[in-house]
Amino acid sequence: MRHSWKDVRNHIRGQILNTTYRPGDKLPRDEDIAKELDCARSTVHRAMRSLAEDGMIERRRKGGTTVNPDPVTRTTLKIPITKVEIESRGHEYRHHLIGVEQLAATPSIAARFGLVQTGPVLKIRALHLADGRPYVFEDRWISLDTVPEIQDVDLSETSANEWLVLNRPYSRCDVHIYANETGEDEAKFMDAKKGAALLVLERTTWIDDAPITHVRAVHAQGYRIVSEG
Amino acid sequence: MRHSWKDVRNHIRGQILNTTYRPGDKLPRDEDIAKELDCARSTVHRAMRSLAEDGMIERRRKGGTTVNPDPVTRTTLKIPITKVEIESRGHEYRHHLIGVEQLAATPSIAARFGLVQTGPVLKIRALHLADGRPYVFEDRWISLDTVPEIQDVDLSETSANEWLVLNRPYSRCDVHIYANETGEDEAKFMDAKKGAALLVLERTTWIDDAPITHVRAVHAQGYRIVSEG
DNA sequence: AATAGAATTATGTAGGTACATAAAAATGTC
DNA sequence: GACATTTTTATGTACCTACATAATTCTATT
Repeated sequence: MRHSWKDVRNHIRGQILNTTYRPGDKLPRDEDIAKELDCARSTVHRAMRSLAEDGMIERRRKGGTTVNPDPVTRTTLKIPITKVEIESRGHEYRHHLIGVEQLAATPSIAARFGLVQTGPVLKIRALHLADGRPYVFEDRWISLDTVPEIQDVDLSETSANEWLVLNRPYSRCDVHIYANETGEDEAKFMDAKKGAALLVLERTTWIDDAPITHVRAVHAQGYRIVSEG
Repeated sequence: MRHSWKDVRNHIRGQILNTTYRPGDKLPRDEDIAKELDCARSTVHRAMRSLAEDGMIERRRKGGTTVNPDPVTRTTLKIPITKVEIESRGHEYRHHLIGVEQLAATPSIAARFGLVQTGPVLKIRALHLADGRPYVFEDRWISLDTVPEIQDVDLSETSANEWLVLNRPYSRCDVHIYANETGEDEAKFMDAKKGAALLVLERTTWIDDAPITHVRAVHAQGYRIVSEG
């Protein structure tokens, strides 16, 4: 291959990293870079788009390309199905259904779903175990308006987590991450002493504007989210 | 425009979301999709690449395109400069340098940096305040081999966080997120009672293989990472 | 000077051709 | 049948042209 867009990307990135171009600086037009590097404009464009996706540069029609003046650390979190996560770490997975009940949505759940009012929800509490030890405790609300089929699923056999991800892909997802002290419930189910610091991961998913599920997943002590990028 | 790649992407995504194609299923070849939708193969290619980047499909040369059989929640975390984060929330930013000392790298820092041995490091402790209240307490180690200029910076004026991000872009970054109970130091600087659950964000950055910095940022009680995608 | 409208221009997209590459599938050899 | 080798093929890339789009910049008008 004569000129790879990856070479072009690395060239430009190198110039940004070695401060030839600094935050806020304007880069030459694609066409001029193409001429300088003796390649097609489309090749430069491909490289630039990659850098823009990484948040390293900003592009605007007519405005040209500038090095992002306000750099952010951008990293992609990958949150797998809990079962897959546990098994990929070489542990044996088990899942324990604590309770299921159908109830009317509370205002706080409706708020999470971004709606003033929602129909009935299925509230599920479950524990995911790795080699028999508590790994994640989840409190889940599923919108029965959006996912009525969940009522026919044997949730003691298949976890709601797994069934939903495989059968109800979402189009939008919100993630909140925070630290919480162990409460009564978690202490009971998680084998953690009351007051220990636990990582909580809350996710809400929608398909278009219809809410699918909201889940509050409390992770066992010592759990870390790791992301490389 | 006759056929937008976004239309193609939405068409295919729609078919995945409405389970016309389910996890593990194989999609038609780009060329056939192009023929069916009456557009160029390059347009389908553009759409497919977007879906692949979202983790919705997997593509392999000759193997074709399949709906990701093992869906993960993919979300992009944006971690801004602390000053920018605080100001964008409408608070007044202040920064307090607690201490600076130069020392030889400990084995644990060398390990974080991915090296057997490192040269001297600058160890910095600082507090970021929002409207005068503790927001982030950071413990930072900077490799003096990689960033000798940091010694000439007045760190009581400009935070190391800000100076580094603006002057030392990185090419690789590791992020760890976990919950921790408030220790002695944090309790003192953060106005948190000992034992409270705090969110900790650890980052290590490199330029090529040379370590730049490792930082352990303890966030104030109640802090949440929020990510939409 | 302020504003509205027109010309300009850098990036974005669509279409097409040709070839590269990787991996599956087919074929040949023992 | 087992293994190495060749062929086939779906995706990936490079280059090109033409046009779309969104901003900026220029110009005319008041």
